[in-house]
Amino acid sequence: MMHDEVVSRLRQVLTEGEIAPGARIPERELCASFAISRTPLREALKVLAAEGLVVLLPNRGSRAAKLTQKDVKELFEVCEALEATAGELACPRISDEQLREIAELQANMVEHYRAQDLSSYYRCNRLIHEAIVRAADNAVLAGFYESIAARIRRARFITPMSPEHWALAIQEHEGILNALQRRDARGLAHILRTHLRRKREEVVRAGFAEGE
Amino acid sequence: MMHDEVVSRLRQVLTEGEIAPGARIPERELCASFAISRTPLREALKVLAAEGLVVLLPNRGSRAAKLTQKDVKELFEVCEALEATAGELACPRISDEQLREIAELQANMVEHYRAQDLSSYYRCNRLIHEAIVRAADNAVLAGFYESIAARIRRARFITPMSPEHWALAIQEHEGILNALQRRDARGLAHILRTHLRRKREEVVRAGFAEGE
DNA sequence: TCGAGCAGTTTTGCATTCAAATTGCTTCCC
DNA sequence: GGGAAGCAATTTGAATGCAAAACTGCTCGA
Repeated sequence: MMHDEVVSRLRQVLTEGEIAPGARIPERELCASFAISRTPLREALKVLAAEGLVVLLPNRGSRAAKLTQKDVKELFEVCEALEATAGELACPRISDEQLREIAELQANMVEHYRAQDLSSYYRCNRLIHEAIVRAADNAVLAGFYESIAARIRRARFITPMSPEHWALAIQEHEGILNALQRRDARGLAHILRTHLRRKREEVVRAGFAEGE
Repeated sequence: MMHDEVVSRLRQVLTEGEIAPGARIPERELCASFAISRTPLREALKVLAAEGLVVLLPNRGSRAAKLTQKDVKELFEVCEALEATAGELACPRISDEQLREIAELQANMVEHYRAQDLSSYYRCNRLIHEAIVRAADNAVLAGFYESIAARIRRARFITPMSPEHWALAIQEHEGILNALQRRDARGLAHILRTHLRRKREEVVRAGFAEGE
């Protein structure tokens, strides 16, 4: 298995998998499950520690990072800036093909909303935001976005969504698609900021901070 | 030597030291010079590869990353967004002490400008920008900024500066300090963007892209 | 009964080792 | 003489080994 593959599998385990924030990361088990030795696993742990997903306690192993309230605030602040920038850059750069793809995702997402299928809704939502970032055609931006998104994913997707907020989010997403289609960079940036700020308030209000 | 220390020493070697972009990274030598074995060095290399400072060629070792024109463009785009955000966040958060510190750095910088001491000027310049980012009091933002700054440092500081540009930069810096003192978030963000965009144009015009 | 102290075990971090891949040199053939 | 083939030496990537630190569970004393 290649180095990058270890990193992304480990990232997946941490963000979507079984290891809860704050929990000890079982080196030996993961080595067995990935069928690698400790050396490459530990290399991946250092990379994810630099990303903020893992905390390394000297001589006491590594743990899945917990988000404090301050972390949530900081991550959302930066995420807001990155998404707004992505939107601004995407407007002049997005291809018709990419626009169509997003429109389709949007339609699917609305379907899932109608069916009240939260997890499919979230999947579409995530794909739309990622597609916008991809349309910005900036690898550095995309890398930072991915790193931030990985860290807030749990908070973002575990926070329960009120019916009102959900309806509003759908509405905002229509605005997002609309602005993209009109290539209205400023408008899009503004909606994306609002959209994310609302989500952030919801997450903060839910008191979602895993500790410390 | 601690893990983080290895990473930062290696980063320093790559950004300020002797290893030129595109050059092979001499694992053995660095091990000797840091007095560590290959394992911790390689861990640091993976971390810096994730940051973009190092490229890993499978089975063919690692090299100091070269900046392409596209890299420069992407890095400046994101840096602009981050600095503008830092400025906006710093305005309501900056302490009088921090303001005083920046004002002093600014005065020093002007001195160095008068003396046409480029390297001291650059040092002050860097410290001012770092101080603004610090005043934003956002560790995630600061981390990203550091990572980007490390990658463009060479391009930024090697590009020759015309007298006109230098004078303009000084002027802009006065605007920056002024906006900070007036806590004018929007104004500061705007100046920072302009300031950076000008620098970017200079760097791009100088054709500074190291290859590929 | 509870806590301090200690021995055994586990875990961590790093050095070393080992196999596979790459590089460069030599040789051989045309 | 030029170029390809083959072999040795180096380098890489990962597994293993080892010393030091931390944890566990036990004993002993109050």
